[in-house]
Amino acid sequence: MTEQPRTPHIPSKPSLDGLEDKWVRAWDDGGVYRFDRTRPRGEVYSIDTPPPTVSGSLHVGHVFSYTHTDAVARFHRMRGRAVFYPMGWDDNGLPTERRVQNHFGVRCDPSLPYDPDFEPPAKPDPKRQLPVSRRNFIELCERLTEVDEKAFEELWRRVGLSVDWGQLYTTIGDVSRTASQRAFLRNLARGEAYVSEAPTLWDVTFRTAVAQAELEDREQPGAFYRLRFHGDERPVYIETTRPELLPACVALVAHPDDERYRELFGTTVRTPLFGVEVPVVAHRLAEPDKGSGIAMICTFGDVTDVTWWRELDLPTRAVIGWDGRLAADPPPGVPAGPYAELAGKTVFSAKERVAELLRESGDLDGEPRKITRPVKFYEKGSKPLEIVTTRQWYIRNGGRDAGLRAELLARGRELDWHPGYMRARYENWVEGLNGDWLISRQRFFGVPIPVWYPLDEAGEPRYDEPITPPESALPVDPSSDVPPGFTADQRGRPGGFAGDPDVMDTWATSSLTPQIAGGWERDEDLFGRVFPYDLRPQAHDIIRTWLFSTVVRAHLEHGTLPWKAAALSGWILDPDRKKMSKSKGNVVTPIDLLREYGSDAVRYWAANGRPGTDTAFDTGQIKIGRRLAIKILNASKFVLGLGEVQREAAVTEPLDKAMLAALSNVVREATEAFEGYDYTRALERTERFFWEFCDDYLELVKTRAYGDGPQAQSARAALRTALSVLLRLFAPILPFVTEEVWSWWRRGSVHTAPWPVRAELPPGGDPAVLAATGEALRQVRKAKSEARASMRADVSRAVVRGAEVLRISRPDLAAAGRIADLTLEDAPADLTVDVVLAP
RNA sequence: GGGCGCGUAGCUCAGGGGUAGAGCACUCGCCUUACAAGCGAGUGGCCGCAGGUUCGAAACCUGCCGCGCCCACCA
Repeated sequence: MTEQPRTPHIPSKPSLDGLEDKWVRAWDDGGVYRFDRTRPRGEVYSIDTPPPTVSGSLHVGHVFSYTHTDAVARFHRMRGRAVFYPMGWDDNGLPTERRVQNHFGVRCDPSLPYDPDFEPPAKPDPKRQLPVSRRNFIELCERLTEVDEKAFEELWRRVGLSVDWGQLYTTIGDVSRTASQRAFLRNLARGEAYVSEAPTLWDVTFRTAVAQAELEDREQPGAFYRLRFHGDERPVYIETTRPELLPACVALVAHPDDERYRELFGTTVRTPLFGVEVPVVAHRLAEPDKGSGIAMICTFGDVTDVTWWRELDLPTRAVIGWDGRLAADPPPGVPAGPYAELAGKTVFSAKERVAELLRESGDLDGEPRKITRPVKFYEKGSKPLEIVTTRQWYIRNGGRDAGLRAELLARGRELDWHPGYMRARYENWVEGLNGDWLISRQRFFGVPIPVWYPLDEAGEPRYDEPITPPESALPVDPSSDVPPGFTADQRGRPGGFAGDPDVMDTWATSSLTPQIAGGWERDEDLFGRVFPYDLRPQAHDIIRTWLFSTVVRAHLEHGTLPWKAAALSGWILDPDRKKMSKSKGNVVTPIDLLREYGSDAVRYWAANGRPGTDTAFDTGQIKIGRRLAIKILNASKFVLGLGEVQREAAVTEPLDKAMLAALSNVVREATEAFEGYDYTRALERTERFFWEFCDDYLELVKTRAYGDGPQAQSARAALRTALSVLLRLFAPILPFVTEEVWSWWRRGSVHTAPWPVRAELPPGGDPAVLAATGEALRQVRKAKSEARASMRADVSRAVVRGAEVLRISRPDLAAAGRIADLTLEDAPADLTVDVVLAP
């Protein structure tokens, strides 16, 4: 039995101050949130917690969504489940890479050997970054993020997250690198991972390929240039926003049904400036009402170009290189003379120069027409993406395979979404995939692709015969480790080997958080108890990345969903309803809020954000939460200060039974709400009852409860029962104040006490008794208020009429209203009260 | 262009075929032995617009308007 009574110790002046420090320490010392790994899977509730990025600071948006998860975790813990609630720190990826570079003045150079004695420069020179090996870089990352992670952990503890800190992981640590590489090697062995040389979306600043999931559109100013191509019969005019790609033009394309161009299909025209012959072709994707209805196909201006190029089997004339500049030499078949003007120029200046040249040659028809249009960017990038042909690793995700796509859509339907409509976003995304998942990145910091390539006699890598390490050797770094069967001095030599230089996309690691945290292939006993998880909580904007990629990995590796349910939280918006984010500079620092209002108050505000719904930041709600927490302290002090309840005390009075019956309904509603992840509704129902409990019931029974005898005992017993239930109903949202009050009169933690059930409450109460008596009291108060009298004013006579009056608890109403002569008259009408105040 | 969500009091939002709700704000009262960081009472609404279903619609259906988000092959 968890709920053991003890002699109450009630502070004379209860306060919220200091509760966080006190209980954070007590919970830690008592291991209240420690996962019990002896419990079988059916008794476990496992949560695949999002690992926050540690390259910055947490803001109120984090507190918001993590509080939601914590409330759910606490509910299930009280329901008797062993809650597996780990925390991870995401220290893998570009944000950390940049921070380590700037902080230590180093850069990652995977070709360098590991230096175990390396110490970063005391005074980093930002202009001359010191090259270090990947392993050294990772060690520096771990050193730098350690400070942040301490701060994060402290904040999370203060927020009251019931995380088991013994289950901590990081996304660049050994465990994560091993899991990422192991999963990749298995994908490779099953043919789900493959290498391919193909046109790829490319960020010229970071000089890496990026995946479809990392794109975003941004409105950019541009201009339509109307260009004249030269035909045998007549000129052909096309409109383009990218005249600098003229040397990359391989064809013109129009819709097959377009009368204006039908006669040109199968003929050729010559490009302006360069005079290159290009065919005029037909394709259904050409849109007659765009521009002049005929477009130039370049290799490559956008993804439609790639489609046309592939489906129409056109030649390749690539001009843009990895650095975003036009190549030094013209593509095959393009005369060097005119091209020399453009070689080495950036896209921007090449555009200017081509426009000038076209103007001079008379092939620019009219002046460029300014427009704005959406352009694809890497979400972390600052320049538009280009399309560059490169060799990359892919994992199949249904983007090129209808069968796999159908399986993944079925997984989406199998998943229990909260709120349900979020599934549409998943389906939207899966149905819109236009290629497999590109996982290789041409960066230096991250989890290395764990393969080597044999070099032929000419020293060229044989990409189709990758050498893989045994799983027992993981994690490996192919840039410093030597593949099986080779020696270190064969690196880079003909007949030797070369390590794959790339690292994996950060999502290739994050998509394995269930496996990483759960001990996959590392602690199979643990994994069997937590996987598949019960819950993935996350924000709705990363359904296409984190959620989807995690589903893909689990489907491929385990043939199952990674979790039963996904709970999507909304964003925090600033008061102007803009998304709150660091880059917008509108971030509110959570630690100040927690200090000023207390953690429970901030959690209360967070819990008022419904699942999936964006919520404006509002200190008003926080203040209400603080008021609620203080009210809980005071009401509890009153209830527990009323004196002893005899062991055999029974709840006998109809008003007391009515209150408990109403509470019983609240227990049902709150429980059902929490089962559906609707912590907001659970809180709202509990809170509404609690205020009525304070305002009406407490006032009505106060006088009786102060007295002696069975009626007083009934009131005290009912009050204590209600308090016990209410504290437990509030505990998931307000863990500090509920634990404080619980400690006044109970042993153990409220957070491991059993969630209230209706069977605890006596049957047979009629909630209408409380409703009618409360309504009558309100009307008495109204009369006093209108008379501008004190609530203590004596009433010499009151007559209550109405349909429900016989349910009214007469002595309680008389005492609470200070009514000397109270008459109840049954009448078929709404309840009214005539009040005569004493002179 | 496709999809999803949202339009209810000044603000933030609940409700979801049967009398229009809460908190905040505002107004007026009250030192009341749990709480003045409190308590009591009150003012305030074409429930986005237009049709339809129904005895009855804020709710259900259709269309439209507005806002937000997600997605899209945006020359």
